[in-house]
Amino acid sequence: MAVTMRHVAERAGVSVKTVSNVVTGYPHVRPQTRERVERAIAELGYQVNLSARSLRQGRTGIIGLALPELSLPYFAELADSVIRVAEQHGLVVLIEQTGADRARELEVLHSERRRLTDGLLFSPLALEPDETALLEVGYPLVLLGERIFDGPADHVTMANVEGARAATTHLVERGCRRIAVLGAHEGERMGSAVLRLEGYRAALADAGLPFDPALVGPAGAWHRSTGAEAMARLLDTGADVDGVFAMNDALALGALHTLHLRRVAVPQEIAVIGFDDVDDARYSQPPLSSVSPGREQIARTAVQLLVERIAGSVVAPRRVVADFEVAARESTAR
Amino acid sequence: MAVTMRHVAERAGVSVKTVSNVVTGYPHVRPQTRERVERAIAELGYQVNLSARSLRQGRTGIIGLALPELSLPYFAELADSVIRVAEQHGLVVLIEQTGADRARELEVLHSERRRLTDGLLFSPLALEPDETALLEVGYPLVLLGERIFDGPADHVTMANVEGARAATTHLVERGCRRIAVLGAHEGERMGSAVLRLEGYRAALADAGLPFDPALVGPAGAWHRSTGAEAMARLLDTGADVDGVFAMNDALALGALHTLHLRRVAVPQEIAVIGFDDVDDARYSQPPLSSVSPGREQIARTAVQLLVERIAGSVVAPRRVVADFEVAARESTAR
DNA sequence: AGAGTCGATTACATCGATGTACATTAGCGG
DNA sequence: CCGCTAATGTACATCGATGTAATCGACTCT
Repeated sequence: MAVTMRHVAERAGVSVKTVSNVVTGYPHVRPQTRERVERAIAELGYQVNLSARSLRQGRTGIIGLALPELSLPYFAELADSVIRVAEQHGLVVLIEQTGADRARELEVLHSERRRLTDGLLFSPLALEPDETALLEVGYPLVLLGERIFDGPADHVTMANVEGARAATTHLVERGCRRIAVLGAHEGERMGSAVLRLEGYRAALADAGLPFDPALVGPAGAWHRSTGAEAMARLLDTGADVDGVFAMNDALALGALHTLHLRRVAVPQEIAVIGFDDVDDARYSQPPLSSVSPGREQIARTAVQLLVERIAGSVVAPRRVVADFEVAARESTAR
Repeated sequence: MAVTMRHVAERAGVSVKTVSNVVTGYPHVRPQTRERVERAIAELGYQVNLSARSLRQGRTGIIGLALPELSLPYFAELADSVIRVAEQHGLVVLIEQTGADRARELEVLHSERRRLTDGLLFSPLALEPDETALLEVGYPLVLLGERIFDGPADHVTMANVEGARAATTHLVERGCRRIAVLGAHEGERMGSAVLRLEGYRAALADAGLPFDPALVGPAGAWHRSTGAEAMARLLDTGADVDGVFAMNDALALGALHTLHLRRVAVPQEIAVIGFDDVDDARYSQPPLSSVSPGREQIARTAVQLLVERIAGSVVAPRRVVADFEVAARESTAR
């Protein structure tokens, strides 16, 4: 059925190895031999069998990307970027969804499928920072998104604390004094929620504003619906609020939704800023201010680190924090 | 470095083949032998080398999913569904982005990477329907999304014409008489744009309403920004409009954006309905009515068809049209 | 002209798992 | 107890490409 190197070799009247040499670009092949082989390849429509090559070389050219859910815009956009960057390195991307579930995250880390990928980009949500031992895997691993201290793996993270601080300060600068925060995770000790809360508190401190627990709106999943609900709960408590920092854009967009329903003017009565700067933020009503965490840069860096790990050229774990900026739009224009 | 079957075999005191038999679940293995092997596997942390297995069996357990762009919510959600369904079949998914570019679409169809996947789910945007010859590929292929007549491949499509017709009728039923359509592709002969326009015209005809070319808003890419622009252009022409059928939700959300800016009341002055029923539609302001094309069903069916093709159990190309329904929300409530 | 080089090519082993063919043992009816 | 089938396991070839070592010329150098 399939055309193999042997067929090409016979057709071109050379050995199989010579065909291999031509295919892989080995320099010492006489031009006329090379041409003969190339003609045979074209005529037969030969393509290398990547399984065989993988077996022989111990590499597959595939990297894994494990993330919570593709239907979350931030991760979809991240995946988009990762795929593009990987392609520039001649790699393809196999995506696995963990649903932010601890068991699935562990499964992904140790699955048989890891034997199929040269390395893994992993965006953990459920694993706790003191579980770094679980990250002692026997293959190239680069973590995305959170800050995990002293782990054995490379790590590319967005500036969670600083970004949140900048977002909150942005609200302060626009005159907000009673700033709520949406998306807190109560029991957690690490992860974006904790870090962004930390940044929020730091900004309040910078401005000499008190931290008021009544202004903290918890939300387990960071979806629009939970953002809408958290905002509603907050308004229902009668809390006096003039600014909202939502820990991601989905939450912020959900909050905008609630504010719209309740006829609260944004940004006049309450200013809103999000985090992630997903494409949608630009098109909400009003357009949403947000912290742009450098998604492209994260993807580029992460793939780069992984490629270096795969090549085996590094030993010590590395941390990279991507640059961020505050994208100011109408939702905080006052 | 890596543990192979030989190591396991030595440890368990059996032949390599027996280990293989245990691993693959061959029934005629004495329980005590099986147990010995399993213990050895556990102790050594053995995992099969999938490259070797692929080489031997001619299957990789990977399917490809080629789509325009992951950052478009519809495709992100589709990919999400496909990955989930594929997992139930023991398959993993390799995603490739074509950017709706003709050259890239061809590249994806004939790339070397196809030797790495057992089959391909392909959502073409740029290929024209008379190019079905290009789909004569030597591997299992299932097309998603559009209607291509007489192609040699299986095909799962949403009810473009009927869905668009139902959406437009939905507007008519709510009293709209001057219904604009957004997202037309002028030169095209096939593809969603043409089909949805066809459905739109059919609904007008059903209602005895005239078709007015002035109410057709072209938009190349189906993004929020183009939707916003198309809506703005339409309003600028001074066209008298009381309803908008947008060919997808992104366009519709963009249109809502423009209408909001222009202080046009939705749905009172202009009712708006979209297509795709992405998650966001539920959370826009006002919540967007949309045609829900049965994404889950499409993913499920497509993977099912592909699996059957891979098994080689079918010959004739099959067409499946997924069920749809109109999700009525505030943007058309009047 | 003979030794020594370098370039081009080949034969062969190998990566790790699995299908095939066969050997051995066990179980069972007669 | 013999003979036969079924269960259990083994040896070996094989999937397709590539690394290694060896071969064969042609060419340079002295």
